[in-house]
Parts: sequence; structure tokens; C-alpha cells
Amino acid sequence: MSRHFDEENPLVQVRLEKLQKLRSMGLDPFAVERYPITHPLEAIHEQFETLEGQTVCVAGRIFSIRQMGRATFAHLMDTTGKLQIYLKADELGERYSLIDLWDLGDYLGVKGFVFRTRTGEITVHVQEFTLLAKAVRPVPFPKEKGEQRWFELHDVEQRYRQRYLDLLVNPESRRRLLARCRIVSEIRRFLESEGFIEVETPVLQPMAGGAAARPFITYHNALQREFQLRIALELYLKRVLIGGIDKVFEIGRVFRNEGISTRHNPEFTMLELYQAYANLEDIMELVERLFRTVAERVFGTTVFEMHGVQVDFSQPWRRVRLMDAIHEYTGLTEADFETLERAAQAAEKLGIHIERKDTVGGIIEKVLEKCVAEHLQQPTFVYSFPIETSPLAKREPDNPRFTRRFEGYVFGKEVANAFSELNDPLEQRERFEQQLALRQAGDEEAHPYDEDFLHAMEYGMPPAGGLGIGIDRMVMLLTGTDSIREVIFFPQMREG
RNA sequence: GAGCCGGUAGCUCAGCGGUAGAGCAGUGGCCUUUUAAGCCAUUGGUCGUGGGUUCGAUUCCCACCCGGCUCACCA
Repeated sequence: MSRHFDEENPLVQVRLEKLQKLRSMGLDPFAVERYPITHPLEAIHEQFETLEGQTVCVAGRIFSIRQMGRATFAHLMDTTGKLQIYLKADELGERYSLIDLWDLGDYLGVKGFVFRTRTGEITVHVQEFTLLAKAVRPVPFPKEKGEQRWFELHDVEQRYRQRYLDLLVNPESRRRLLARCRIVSEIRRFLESEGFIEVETPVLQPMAGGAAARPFITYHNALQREFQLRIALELYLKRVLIGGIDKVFEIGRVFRNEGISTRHNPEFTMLELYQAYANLEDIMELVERLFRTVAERVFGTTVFEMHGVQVDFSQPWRRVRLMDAIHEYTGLTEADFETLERAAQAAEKLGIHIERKDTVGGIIEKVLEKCVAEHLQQPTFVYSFPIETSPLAKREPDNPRFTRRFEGYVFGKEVANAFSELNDPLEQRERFEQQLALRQAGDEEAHPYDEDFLHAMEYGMPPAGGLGIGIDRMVMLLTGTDSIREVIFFPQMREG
């Protein structure tokens, strides 16, 4: 796929010649700035009863064209839909021949009256038209009839690299990506209606914390220092909480320096929220309400299906202790994880690869990932996570090896992560020290020791429940999509 | 990082040792309510890149690039 302007391409040449002709007639399409439309295209269909016989102005891209001598039919397309237009030579005079200078993909504005053709299609009978912009490169619009389409843009690489073409040409892609926009919008609306305030916190951070992941490094010239791109929103949102904003959230891009896969893009969108005076169970209920509300508002249903499994977000989610879930699906008991040695043995038996840096808690989470997650098809909260992998969560009072943390699973995939947040600055300091030890033992993703954050917490942080949701993965499950790239407008690609 | 599959015209694809094909799009012609419009004619390709084998390579071999899937790494 060449990135230069290939004027030698005959298809481009033809279009450039047409552009030249238009310009020589004083009809430069690129000189046009505005076209006063009276209706989006879909509105003509919706309001046909009242619009029949009325004059309207509409605009869109030429999606198809059928010239039949002295009469021409074409379809325009805009964000809302498509509309047929009809042009007659004996009414348009010399201007009729300008149609020869049109190509698929050109932007056209027309004025005319609304009618129904002999075959019943709602159409605008054009009296005046203006070419509003030209496509000098061929746009691969498909042929279509009803729901059937031919010669569609299929090449996955091209669909991702040139998403504008994918959006233009493939209705499924458009639907899926627009669904993403509406999901984000409805999440905001829901949280605001629950009294949460949206804030924006730094992307450039001295020390990226709040999650276990390697950061991207960048450099600030004037300050002559490195910064890290954030890997989570957590620590700054907690500072806001300490600042007295009791219900706070952020929807923002985070960056993790990892491999790319069907489920991982180096930059992705997180929702995090914190609610003072709320605990883990309150957050569970909030998650249930969030999914139910967004599902209803965006899709008009709470029932979703993926790979033949049906889930219903109008129902409460199952709640299960992590160790109980492990017992249920592997037969292992807590005793099997008493010591690092036993835990490693148990995991190896399940075919899980253990590394030197793994802790008992790390191994437990691996077992969850490899052997349990796939069974959690119905919406499930798995709670009570090991303390080693949860340095920012409160300890369980009667079980100090575990924390007040849950992960939400749907269709076997993790979609939410939440805790009763640790707000004891003395314990937080100890937890950071433990993480430091892990880091020194070779765990690059151990949580960094953030003195500034500790300082903030020492002024007093309220008891609070916190939640993180990967928006991209939430969109995947609500749209039944297997690849994260399909729900990101411009997924990361190697240089092409 | 490993394995498998793929990259041929603007788009969708076929071809697979003898100097490249179809449909649609494009171009020219006929056609004043068509709709995958139709009919006739026609243009268009360094067959991902670079090496090698061969009289000859899109086709066989090697390396590389890009993509997809699976696994690994990774929330």
C-alpha cells in the first residue's frame, strides 16, 4: 500500500482530470464552504408523510450511481443513512452533463422535491445540485441490495490502517464503533446521575503507579527529565478523593508497555471511580446497575449472547470467593497454597508455568486466569484476592492473607476490578515496602513506592470503594466482539 | 518470541514453472422511474520486498517486511 500521491494511477488521473474540468468551468468543488441542508438523509425517510411533494436540501457522499441516458439515479449517504436522488436531463439542461464528472465518494448537495418512485423508493427529484468535494482516489463502496453486499472491503490490515474506509464502507464496523461511543456516553450519564464528578488527572507522571504493568517512558525537554505515561488512574483519583470530592470518576487513556494481542492494545481506555463511605458490596451493586443501565440504554435489552452463551444483566451477578472458585473448578483447596512450594507444585500439576518471581498470591491469580476464568461465563464477582497482588486494597479483617477485592467476570473474561480501598497510610507504607522487595527480587511490575501518594494519604483518606473497568473489553462483550482492535478506532499497528 | 495461514488490478478473488485472468469499479457508446439496472466495446498489474535454483519464476527454495489466528509474555 503506497503512501505517496500516485498520480500515475489511471483511476486517480481520471478523477484529477474531472476536477480540472470542473475548475475550468468555475465549479471548483473545493472552493465550497457550506451547504445549507434542511434534513439529514434518514429524516427524509422518517418524515416522508409530511415531506412528500415538499422541497428539501440534502447532502452526502455519492454511494452509487445508475445513469440511463437522459435520466440518472444515485444514492447519497451520510451519518444517518442513505437516500436516492433522481435527475432528469430535460429539466437540468446543460447541467445534466456535469454528472459525467461525478465519482463514487464525491460529496454532493441537492435541492429538490420528495417523491416515491414507481418501485416505491423514497427519492428526491433534483432541481439544483452542487458538487461539494471530490474524491480524487477511488472509494471502494460496495454494491448492495438490501442486506446483501458485494465487493466489500474485507482486508483486515487495510480496515485497521485505513479505518476511515472501513467506517465508510462496512456497516458492521460503523455500528460497532458507534456503539462504543454510545456506551461511553451512557456510562458518563449513569455515573453523573449517581452523583459522581468527572475529573482529569495527569497522563505524564513522575512514577506510573496504580497497577502492575511496565510503563512507556518519555522525556520533557524544558524540565530535562523523564516522565512515564500513566498505567492507571488510581493514585491521582485517590488524591482527589482526599481533596474532598467524595464521588469521583475518570474515563481516560492508559498506556501499558506490553505485547499486542486480540485482547491487548498498548493504549486503552479505563474507567475508574471512587466513592467515599462505600465498600466492596456497594461497588458490586453499582457495577450491576451500571451494566444493566448501559445495556438497556444503548441496546434496549439486558440479554447478550456470545459463542452461544446467554447472559442477562437484569439479574444480580453471582458472588464467589476466589479460593472457593478455585476449589470448584480445580479441586485444589487453601491448604494446597499454604506455602510457596506447595502452591508452585499444585500449579505445575495444572500445567501452569511458574517463574522464580512468583509469590503464592501470584500463583493463585494464575490459577484463576488459566483454570477458572473460562468457566465464569455468567456475570460473576470473584472476591477475596491475595494480599501480595493487591497492594492498594484493604485487608480482610479475619483473613489477613487476603484483601477486600473483587474482579467481575462475564463470558469468561475479566471486565472489572474493585476494592475497599486501603486508607491506612501506615499499612500502605508497609505494602509499598513489600512491593519494593518483590521488585528487588526481579518483579519489574511490582508496584512502585510512591512517597508523594503516601504523604497525601497521611492527611486522611476516607473509607472508600473503588472500581476499574476496561472500557474496550466492556464494549467487546456488549457487542460480541472477539478482537479489541475491532472496538478501537485506530488500533496500534506496526509501521506499514 | 514460536507455530500455522495469508499478501496477485481501486475492491472481491482465481491461477501456481512457459512472458497474468474474472466480476465489480473506470473509460467510450445505446438507454428519460432505475436499484447488484441492462446491452456492446475497452483501459488497467515492477503477482509484498530481496536473493537463489532454472533456458525461463507470480508459481520452487531461502531470508526479510506486513497482517490474521493460536500459544507464550502480559491484566
